[in-house]
Amino acid sequence: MEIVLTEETPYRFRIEEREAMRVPGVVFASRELLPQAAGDKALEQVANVATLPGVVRASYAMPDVHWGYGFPIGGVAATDIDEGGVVSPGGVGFDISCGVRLLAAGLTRAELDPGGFQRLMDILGRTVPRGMGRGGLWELPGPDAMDDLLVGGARYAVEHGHGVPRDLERCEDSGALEGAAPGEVSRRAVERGLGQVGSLGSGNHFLEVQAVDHLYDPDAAAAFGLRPDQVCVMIHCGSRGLGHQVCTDHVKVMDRALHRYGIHLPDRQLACAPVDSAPGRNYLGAMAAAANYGRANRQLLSEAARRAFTTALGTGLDLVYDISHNMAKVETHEVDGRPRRLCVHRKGATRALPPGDPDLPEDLAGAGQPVLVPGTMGTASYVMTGLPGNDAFRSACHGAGRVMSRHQALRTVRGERLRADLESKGVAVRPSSWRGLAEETPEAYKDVDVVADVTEGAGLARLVARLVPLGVVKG
DNA sequence: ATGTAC
Repeated sequence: MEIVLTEETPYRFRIEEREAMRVPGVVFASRELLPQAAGDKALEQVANVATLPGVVRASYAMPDVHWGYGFPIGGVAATDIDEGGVVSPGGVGFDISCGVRLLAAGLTRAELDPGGFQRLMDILGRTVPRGMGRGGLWELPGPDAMDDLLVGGARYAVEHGHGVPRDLERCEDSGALEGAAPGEVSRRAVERGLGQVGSLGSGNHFLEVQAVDHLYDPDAAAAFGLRPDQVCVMIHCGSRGLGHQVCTDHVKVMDRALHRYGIHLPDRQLACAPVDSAPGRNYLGAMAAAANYGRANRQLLSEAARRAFTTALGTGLDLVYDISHNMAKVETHEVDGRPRRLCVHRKGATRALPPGDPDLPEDLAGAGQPVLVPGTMGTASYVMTGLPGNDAFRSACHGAGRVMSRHQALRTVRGERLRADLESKGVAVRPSSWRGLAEETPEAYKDVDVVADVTEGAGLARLVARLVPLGVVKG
């Protein structure tokens, strides 16, 4: 399908509804950020998503949108559950509950002496499990413990001594998404997950030591627990082999069941089933379980960071917030004048609740939900907050967004050279592999400063703080 | 993203 974009505002483009599309496509971006690489199918994917049964309002793309499996990464789409709306694993992604967690340390950058920082990076480099396969911080004894973790998420980790109760107040859904169905997670997925709780993985996943560089909104920042020049830790990781296996298993089931529900798709990667059907319910139960695995994973990694901070610097870390940016959630939104029960897919997009939303903890009610926007290696990251009037079902961007393939990135720079460049700019690097490092070169990504500005310009979220990297432990 | 392929 040829894609024709209409500029509605400098930050909002429209793909008119045609052929099999049931709703229009809406792309929040500046001209500069629109996917332009030859062969980039991201906008075609936005249009494809608009053909899904039960889809309402529009198929949305965030400013960091880029090509993904079936749905674009940076895509948001909601379906009406009571009108045959579907759920699609491709609308969540292979890395279910991939997300970001930000912790704030009890010291400022000025109080961080070089020797202490070196000790910190060395301990993190030694103790944070990362890379393909390999072990995790918490080897579970067996499938029964895993079932409990899949239901309890970060809460299960805290109950077993990995964290403090206050952490859960700053986790989306208090650390555990409801409706997890461990029975819908295959034996194979469980086996893959048993030894990986508390591990970064690879690709764009990382644990970064950062410092607050600028506050756009000191009041909101204070509510989040952020102050000028403060040292922070940002963790970006997901549900490892377990989430990947859950996606693989359920895509296969849905692909085979498409004809049973009379679903016709422009792309088989959009495999889906009605939310109100056995395959739909089973997937959502397995997805919630994998989401909880991802949250427990970030909880364990937070504890490793805390131990490193205590040992190296004698200070602790308070959780600012933990968000998932690969999830589907049942939410009620008003569409065409009436509240409707929707299945909101966010793939490479975060929820962005505005101030006063009932789902927010009391101490965040005035400031809104922290929206965590990691940049890429060596670049800034942003903390934003939700705004009222966000028609993309209260969603915002999730990061910089890739513009160059991994293969292409490898041709531009070698890992050894990239590390030397970053170290010379004052960013300590503890890589997992030279190749993995090179694939993550900042050149391969959109400019996160622009993505954050456009996200605000488009009215999706508002800037609160800018963070800059001091040291990165790379997955 | 992913024991980078059933």
